[in-house]
Amino acid sequence: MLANEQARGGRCWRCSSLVSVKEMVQWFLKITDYADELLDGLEHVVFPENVRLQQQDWLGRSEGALIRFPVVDSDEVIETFTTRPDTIFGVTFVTIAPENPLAERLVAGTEHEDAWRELRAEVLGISDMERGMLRDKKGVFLGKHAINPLNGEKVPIYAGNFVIATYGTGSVMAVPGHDQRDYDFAEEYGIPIRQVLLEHDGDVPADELDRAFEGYGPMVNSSRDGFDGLAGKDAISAVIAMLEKEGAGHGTVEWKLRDWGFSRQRYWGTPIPIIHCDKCGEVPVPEEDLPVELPDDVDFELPDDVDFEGKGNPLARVAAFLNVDCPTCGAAAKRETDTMDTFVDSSWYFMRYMDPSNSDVCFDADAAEYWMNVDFYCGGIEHAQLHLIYARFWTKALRDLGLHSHDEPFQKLLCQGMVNAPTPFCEACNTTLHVEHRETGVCPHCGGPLRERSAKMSKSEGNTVNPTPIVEKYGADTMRLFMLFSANPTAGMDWSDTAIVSNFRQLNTIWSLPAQVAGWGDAASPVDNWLAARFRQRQREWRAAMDDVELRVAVRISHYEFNTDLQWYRRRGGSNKELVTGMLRELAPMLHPATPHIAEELWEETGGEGLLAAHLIGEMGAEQEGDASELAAEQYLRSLLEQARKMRGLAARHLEGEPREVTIQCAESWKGELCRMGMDLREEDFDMKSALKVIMTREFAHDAEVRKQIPGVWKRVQKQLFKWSPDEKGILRAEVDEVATITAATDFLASELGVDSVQVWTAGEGDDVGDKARFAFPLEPGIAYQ
RNA sequence: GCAGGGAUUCCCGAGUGGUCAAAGGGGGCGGGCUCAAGAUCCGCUGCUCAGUGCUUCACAGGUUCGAAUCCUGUUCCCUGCACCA
Repeated sequence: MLANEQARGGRCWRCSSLVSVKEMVQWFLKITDYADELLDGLEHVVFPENVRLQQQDWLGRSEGALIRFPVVDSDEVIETFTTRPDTIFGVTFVTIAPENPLAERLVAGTEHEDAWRELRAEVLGISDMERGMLRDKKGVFLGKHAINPLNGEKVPIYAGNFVIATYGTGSVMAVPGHDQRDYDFAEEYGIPIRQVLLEHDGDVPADELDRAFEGYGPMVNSSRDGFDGLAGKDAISAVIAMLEKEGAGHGTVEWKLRDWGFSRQRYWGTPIPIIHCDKCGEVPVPEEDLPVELPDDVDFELPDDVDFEGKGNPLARVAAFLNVDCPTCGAAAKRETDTMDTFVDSSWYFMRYMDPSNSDVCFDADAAEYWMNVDFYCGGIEHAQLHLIYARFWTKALRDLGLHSHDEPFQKLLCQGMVNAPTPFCEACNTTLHVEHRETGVCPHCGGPLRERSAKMSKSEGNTVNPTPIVEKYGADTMRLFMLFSANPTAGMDWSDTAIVSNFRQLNTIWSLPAQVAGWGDAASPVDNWLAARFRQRQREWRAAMDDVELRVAVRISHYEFNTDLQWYRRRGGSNKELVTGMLRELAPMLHPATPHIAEELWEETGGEGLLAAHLIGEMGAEQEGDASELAAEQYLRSLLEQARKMRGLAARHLEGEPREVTIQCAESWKGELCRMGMDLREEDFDMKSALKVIMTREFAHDAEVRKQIPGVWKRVQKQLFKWSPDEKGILRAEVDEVATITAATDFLASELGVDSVQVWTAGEGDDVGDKARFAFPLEPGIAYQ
């Protein structure tokens, strides 16, 4: 026994066995009573859009009308549900599900009885799911006619294999002019097709239609006054009003959601607390006897004479469990042996967590009041239509029983992506199979060939990766880091562990940091301030990423970026043992969520007190005075180095031998001023075209030589306005002294660029080496090699 | 069929209008260290070039001063629902 949600492609979502249709007496939960609330509640929770859509889809609310078609020469009435009452004048036949009991009553005694029986047998032999896959529309005339209640017209009644008995009323009014499915059917059986809606205002109704028009348009050809010309909602409500006035129907709402059939014929489930008494019927187990516990002396071996098929519940063979006295009359009675779907248990476990050791009640109302609802819930997208609907329903039901006062169980939902791995797949059955079928390479259901396909890792398919060997080889921290670094939480991934070694190396590097630093000196150096500012920046970034559950980004910052920064610090001559040791101690809490073991070690090694896991992470990395300019200057140097290196490669081709000297000419101050003017003007949305006039009035423009260059430079500035990064704009705003910055780092630059000396001045203040002064632009000095 | 999500430089993958020739990782190539290997560090990895250039983000159009990013159409892939009246 499965709920509708638990069948996929005509097979059990767990074990892939074929679903077949059987009549059974079952217990249902009336989840449909909560349909409205389940839909409306989606507005009040923070769910990913696709989950919201999937739930909406599953609930499947449709507004429409119930319309009654009396059967000619009979007391029978066919009730139909439609979302398109505006097409009622186009009804040319009525279709009902073959297994609808009404069909049998109608066809009885007519010549069409045999044909109907055949169709019904065909439909019953397959599940709803497979029925959905049928493309052929088949129907049988039932030998009777129905009367269109609004115009009195007689239309034939058919049984159709595409009508679902359990949706709506199991009967459909067919409008071939405006429903493609009805159109196909009408074509097949030679039924008239009538146009009763125009596609566009003013169209002339066609004599023949080559397809159904399913949109909303003005009514036409109505057989009663007052309807032609009405369109969409107006048309629908006018028809409904008329139906209600004449007692032929009414406006109503249908749902796709069905009641939750939660009986399972299995041992493993919560017993349904009902006792069957011959005299009193179904009697609930008295509250003081709850919960009904499963017997633990169950014989799971089937007796030889029991056929396995259909006799799956071993509970039915435990006499001590089965035989009880009726709580009402005391007569001998039988206990219900069906158990609840295990989704019942997952529907409220989080509430039990709030009061786990309570032995009197499932949970204390005060505890639930205090803790509920769950602030942040993380689960797979596959639960969108199962667990997440059941749990929402259960929460509302418990609320109505007075156990707590919350409407929704989960406030914010994050769906992590699924990790996929190759799995055997049968194309013919459209089913993924357990990896054990790889050996035979043959589908156990149809015997067809299997191919491989990427599918979500799951126990049922066995395509899982056992972490133990990886943990043994690289450690649990590596495993954790690898998984976090592989993909962001909401993205899925195909499993591949080729990159795991690089994560292992990275952890080794982090591991070795304290020992490395221990060999450094105590001397402070000019880059110390930069590293400190950089670290604070990283802390802020990390914190923001964690708050947004951007775990991959967070891990990159904590486990990778810091090391990258440290390497730059070393290249720039930094070697302050005390500074960096303190920083490592601050890094440890950032490492902890992903790689707790190594974080604890680092914490202890760098003088942290107690267990790091016991510390709360507070605010971190508050920006300090001067951080921005510190970062700006260093970034300038970094990009300068990149430019200079690029230039060096080009220069080497033109020089005989390796370059020995580099001359850097920084932009004149007026160019910087021009840049700042450009930024100002842009922020003010000033018209750039007339800006040149304003510029020419500035003091620096009085110099004739400068004046000549201004138009060209201004053009460049305008282009750069869009290209500068916020950091670069910051450097320009801060009026970072390029010459001073470079001068302070000439030794560093010389060694990085492999030259003997670095000379630097503002263009115009020294020789124009290599005619490069003309290239000098703020942030991009002229560079010449000799 | 309907709904949702995709297609990025050798590979994985980030990237929602200028910060982009495009993060990060992998791989490859070169260099430092080393007797050597591993580890590690540095550089290169679209084309052109003593520099402000060119051509790229599935394909074809469009909007914009400016598009990987927005719009339209096309192709292909994935996921969910599947004759819901």
